[in-house]
Amino acid sequence: MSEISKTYEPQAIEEKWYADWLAKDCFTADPASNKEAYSIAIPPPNVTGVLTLGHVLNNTIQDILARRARMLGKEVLWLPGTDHAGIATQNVVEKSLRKAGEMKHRDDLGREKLVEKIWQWKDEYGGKILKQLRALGASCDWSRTRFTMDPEYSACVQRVFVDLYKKGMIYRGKRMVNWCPVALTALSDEEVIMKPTNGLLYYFKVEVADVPNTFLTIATTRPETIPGDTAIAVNPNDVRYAHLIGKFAKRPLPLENQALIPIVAEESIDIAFGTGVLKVTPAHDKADFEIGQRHQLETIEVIDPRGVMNELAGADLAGLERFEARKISVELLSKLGLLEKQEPYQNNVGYSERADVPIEPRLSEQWFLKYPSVKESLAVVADGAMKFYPERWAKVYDHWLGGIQDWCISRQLWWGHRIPVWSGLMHMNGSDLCKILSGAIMTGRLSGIPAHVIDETVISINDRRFNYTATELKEHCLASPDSHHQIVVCTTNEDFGNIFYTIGLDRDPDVLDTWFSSWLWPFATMGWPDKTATLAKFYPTTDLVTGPDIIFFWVARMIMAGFEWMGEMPFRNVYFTGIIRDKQGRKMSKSLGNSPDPLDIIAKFGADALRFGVMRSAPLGSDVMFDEKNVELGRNFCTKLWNAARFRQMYEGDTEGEINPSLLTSDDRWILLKLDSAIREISAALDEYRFSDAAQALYRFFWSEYCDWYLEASKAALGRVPLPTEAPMSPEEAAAAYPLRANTLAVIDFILAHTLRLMHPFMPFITEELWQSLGFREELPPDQGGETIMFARWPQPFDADFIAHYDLTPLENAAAVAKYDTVLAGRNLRSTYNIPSNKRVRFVLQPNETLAAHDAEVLKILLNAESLDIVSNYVAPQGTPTNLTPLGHLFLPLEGLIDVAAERERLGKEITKVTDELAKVRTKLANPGFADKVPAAVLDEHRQREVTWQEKLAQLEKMQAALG
RNA sequence: GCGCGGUUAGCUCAGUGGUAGAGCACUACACUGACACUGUAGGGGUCGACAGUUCAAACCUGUCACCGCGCACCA
Repeated sequence: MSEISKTYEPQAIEEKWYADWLAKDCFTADPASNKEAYSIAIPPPNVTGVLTLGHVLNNTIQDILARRARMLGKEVLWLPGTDHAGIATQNVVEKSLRKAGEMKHRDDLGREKLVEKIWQWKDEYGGKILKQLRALGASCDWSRTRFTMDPEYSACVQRVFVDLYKKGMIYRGKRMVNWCPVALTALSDEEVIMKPTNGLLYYFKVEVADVPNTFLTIATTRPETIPGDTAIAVNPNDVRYAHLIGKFAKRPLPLENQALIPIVAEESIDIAFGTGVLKVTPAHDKADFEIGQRHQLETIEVIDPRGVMNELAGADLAGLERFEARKISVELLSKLGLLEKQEPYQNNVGYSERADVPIEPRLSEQWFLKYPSVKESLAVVADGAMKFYPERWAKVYDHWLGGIQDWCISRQLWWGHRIPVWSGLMHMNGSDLCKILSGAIMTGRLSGIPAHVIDETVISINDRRFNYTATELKEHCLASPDSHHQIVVCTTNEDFGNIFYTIGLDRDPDVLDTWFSSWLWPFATMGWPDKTATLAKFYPTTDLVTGPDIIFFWVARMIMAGFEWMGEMPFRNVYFTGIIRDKQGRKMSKSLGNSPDPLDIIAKFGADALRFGVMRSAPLGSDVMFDEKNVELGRNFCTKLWNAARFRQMYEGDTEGEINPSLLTSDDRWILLKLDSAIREISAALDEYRFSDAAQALYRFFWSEYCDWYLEASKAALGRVPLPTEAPMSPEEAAAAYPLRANTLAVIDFILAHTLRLMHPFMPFITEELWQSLGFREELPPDQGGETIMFARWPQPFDADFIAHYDLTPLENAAAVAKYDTVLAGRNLRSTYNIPSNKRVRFVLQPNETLAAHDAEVLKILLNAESLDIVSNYVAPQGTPTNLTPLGHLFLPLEGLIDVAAERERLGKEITKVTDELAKVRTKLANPGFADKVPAAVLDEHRQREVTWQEKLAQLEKMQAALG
């Protein structure tokens, strides 16, 4: 036991204990342990990221889960790491390079140099966020920190690509994709955000050829794409236009090429929308592309990848940015006299998630993936083998998974896992071939390989199981001369497996979508594809804690990957956090400046305060309104705990040992029973991921029950400690003066030792500090709290033996409750009569039954009474304020200060209240059918209630009459 | 358009049929020996609206309104 300082200074103890935990290797997971496994793979933050309140929420939850699992005796792996986050990271580094004047455009550096720069940047600044997590107290196994572009991890990504390719699930194709004109890359459907956008709907007419004076009016939001129109579509059931199907109309733009385009029949046209006539631009609209396919329409691309009009858009538009071109094309239509009108119109436009500009649907050659293991992934959630918290996300998951389209996995970026596909003609000798081919996918035609080389070379195709000689390979290729034919080639040499070389052939320039690597996170971080001890012990992971915003991006895909390569779900439970908002309910954002730096908050209030404050206000399933007030509350709670520990330390002696049942007071029994309830409540809440409920229960138990009632009551048993100016008492003297003191200290120690454990997952630092300084570790085995509270056993509800031994019956509980109710009644009197709370006054109790001396002393202390006289035949002066309490009549004699009018008013108020309640319960009882239909217990309870109110009313009326 | 949440005290939220709750904020009193980052007491709600079921509805059912989110989408 060491002395607890007067004030709680979180900064010093936080650093000290984190270092201590590291030194003691507390976070390192041992796969050889025979303890039950508990594991979490951290949602890897962006390697360029810095800690936000979102991370605080997410990682505090994970830390609570991990720390509690350790205390429950489990072997815990919380695996940390970072994500390379392709687009985001490349953007960040490019921006900093431009700022530093090192380049204007990425092409100035070139691919190799830029990627090198990003690596340098990553080495220098990356992973900062992991260091920040330490300030929060995160108990991650840092020895296993992973990065999604670690060589081993990259090998996993490549292996998975090859595997899917071989299964026929990855293919290359020229398709309509979501193109980001800023990032200059294709995006997946999930990276497109639909936003209601205010624009204009333009109505213009086109002339139908060969039908004199016939025009069709078309409504469009994108007139700039008119030069790319290759048809006009109408619904064949539309009587207005059916006769025109098969004829041609004159496309107004570009002016120099007003081509005739066919009028085609399309059932999908909504007759009621606009004019019922649709312009078809197969090159720049997904739906139009499909129409184009059905009618074999020409595809004319008029917008380039940057979103700038090209020559095919015509001289008037070429070189203009797409929105500028929209204005000009409207002017052109107007000049031609073809523009009928334009009206304000709101429609949903797809925006690039990253760049926040409208997506340009664009035809391009990309790699696509047919999602694997969809059936298993649906089933595992549907049948409850994997649980979502809150459960409602299961429906969202189900819905998405039920309607997914192939995933566009290629990105036109430089930072990321490069697609392991080489293509071209091969001209090289056998040994180079062997090197080049390992783990790669070859596309293109194999030819020109000198025969003598081939014959000497053994190449395997379709994994290592099938070894073909090069001759066979040649035959295989010649049998499929299609230039798009694709084969998979691996080396037979195990050493070359999945290591790739880039010499000789043209490698696909694209990289893979970041999520194509993140979806392997739960097992690729554990050494897959090797059958490691870590995987065997810790896969599947137990819990995943993440935001619902990445349920499709990450969660669903991880589940599919888990089934596809591990044959099993990647985690058993998924906890979806809410989104952190400011107190006005707005999302945290840099531009709003409403996003405080968690490290500043930690510096100001301490990590434990931040953790507790956030968790207390983060109910399962709803967003978190962040308010610094909550952190203040957490800080206050820490201070309260600190001071309660100091109070314990005022009294001499270490832990007092076993509690003696024969010396227990009703207060002792009451707080022990409250502790038992708290243990049950907190454990149940944590089992169900109701963190805020657990935090509130902790707060209530410790503050409202332990400090406000028990500690105050315990002062009766503990007595006072001599002031420094007074002569100190010897232990013998103290024991004689306060015979209950030692036992009360034992109860206090019992409560504190349990409370610190219950608090530890939420507030690791302060609980460790107090665990140590109060000496609770001293008699415990090293692995059960003797070294650190981290491994102290999680409190269990009291068992039958314990309850019997200490006679913890609800009856005993009632005795304390009666006492406290009496105190409340007395304090109420005191405040009603404006007695200053520091003024010691005399109370008189006319008791129902004999009151034990100790209980009388407790009452006296809690009432801050000068004296509490127990007088069974007390005759109060007329008008003496009194309250009916469970222990009898409590009087507050005011000796000449009696304010009869005030007392009458107070009683009047009371009587009104009681009369109301009595009327309520009588109405219910008088209700015909109530007595017949209601369960007996409820009926009894109501009758009892009626009697109680009635008695109370009679008493009050008597008291009022006594006032005269 | 389809689906999912939500609507309870000034604020943030508990409360799955039987006497409406917590924290914060507010008011009053008190710097008493663990704690003013405190203690004590108090005020404050026709539980979004309407209808139904029931002896009894914040709670169950239906309809509607408003807020938030997801999916789809008509140019």
